[in-house]
Amino acid sequence: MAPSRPPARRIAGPNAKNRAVLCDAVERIVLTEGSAAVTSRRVAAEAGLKPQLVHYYFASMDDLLVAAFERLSEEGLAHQADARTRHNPLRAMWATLSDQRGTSLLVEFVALAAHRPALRETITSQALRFRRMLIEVIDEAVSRHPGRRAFPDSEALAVLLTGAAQIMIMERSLGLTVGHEAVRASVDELLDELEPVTGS
Amino acid sequence: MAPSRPPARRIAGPNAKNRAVLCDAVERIVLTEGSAAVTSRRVAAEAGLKPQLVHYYFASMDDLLVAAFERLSEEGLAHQADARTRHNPLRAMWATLSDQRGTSLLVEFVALAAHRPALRETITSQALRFRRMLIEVIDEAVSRHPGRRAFPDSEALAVLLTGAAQIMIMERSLGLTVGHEAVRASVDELLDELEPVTGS
DNA sequence: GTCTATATAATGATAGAC
DNA sequence: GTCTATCATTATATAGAC
Repeated sequence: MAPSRPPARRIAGPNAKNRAVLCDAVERIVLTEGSAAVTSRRVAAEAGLKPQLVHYYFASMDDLLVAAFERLSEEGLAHQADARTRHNPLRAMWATLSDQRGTSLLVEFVALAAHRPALRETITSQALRFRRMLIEVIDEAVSRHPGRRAFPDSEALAVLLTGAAQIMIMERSLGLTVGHEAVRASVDELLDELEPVTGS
Repeated sequence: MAPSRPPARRIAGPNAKNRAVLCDAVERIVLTEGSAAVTSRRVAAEAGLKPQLVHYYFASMDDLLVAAFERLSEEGLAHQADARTRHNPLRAMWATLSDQRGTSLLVEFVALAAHRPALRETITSQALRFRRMLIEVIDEAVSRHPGRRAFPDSEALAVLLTGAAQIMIMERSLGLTVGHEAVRASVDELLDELEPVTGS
């Protein structure tokens, strides 16, 4: 009944602490050198381990990448859940979207996913979850502020905000920032209206 | 006086037609398999050439990638110049931004640039040029339509439109389309106002 | 349970033959 | 001017020693 896959090489247990060490290393490399730089040797070096150990802790590079992304997903979920409990959930969500680290990692993992089907499903479901939550938060903010002016559709707004944050982060890494300040100002204006700061 | 770099291997002249064939191959691979799949052997196979020939036509993979991107840039520039001559330049620019092929290629080359400094400069200057032109086109459209309603800042709008188009294309490749239709509707509305269709 | 020695294949590149 | 034979290096992965 059990898949009984035959001789199969031995792999560390799921809680071995070097698994986390290797995931850390992946994150650092992805952020500093881009996803293309994530090779078994490079990861091992970054983690201070011998190259072969990568394959002891993870059966394949695919496994390592998926594990690293899943860990990120969990952090992201926790972060979102926290954001919703704040008194200014929309601003908190915008802050999350604007987080250089998280967004850069996401974009890089998306790039990896082009060649690693195993990653695609995880990424898509995580992104979908975030999108849905953002739409809800926007809806709630809009409904709390009955029509002082017409706001764009919530779904559209969610995509727009996500896209704006993402492109600004990508472009900044290239040294291109034309228009970014203006976007931040526009978004701040929108937030001031949708989720006014209650003067202390 | 001339740099006299010493023995240096011999390379094909700049107009050898296989150079174009190889650039074509790069584009196809980037689009179908992602930038990480662009290896010398893979490119050669796609071009129907022997692996070693890649290094006859281009001194290094870096050179090949830069050449491929520069060719794309020139196409892009021609396309933009054309767009500006239309009676509806803003719509034409939005169509360019929404072009799956061009945007996918750009995003993939940006990913490559993380590890290939030679690419970064080319990409940044091209993106900057496009940004500036888009801002101009928006400014012109706005000035032609004196204040029927307040429009967002032109620079902000340029970033927003670029980001929206880009994220929708990236997400579609993952199978995520929540909110996309709403964005298109919003943009269409904006375009109808800024650049009304003159009923034939 | 942890790690090392080793295999196999792929990669970018070069020197030199036609 | 065009292409081939070949290389050094790095990639991922495995079998088996401690």
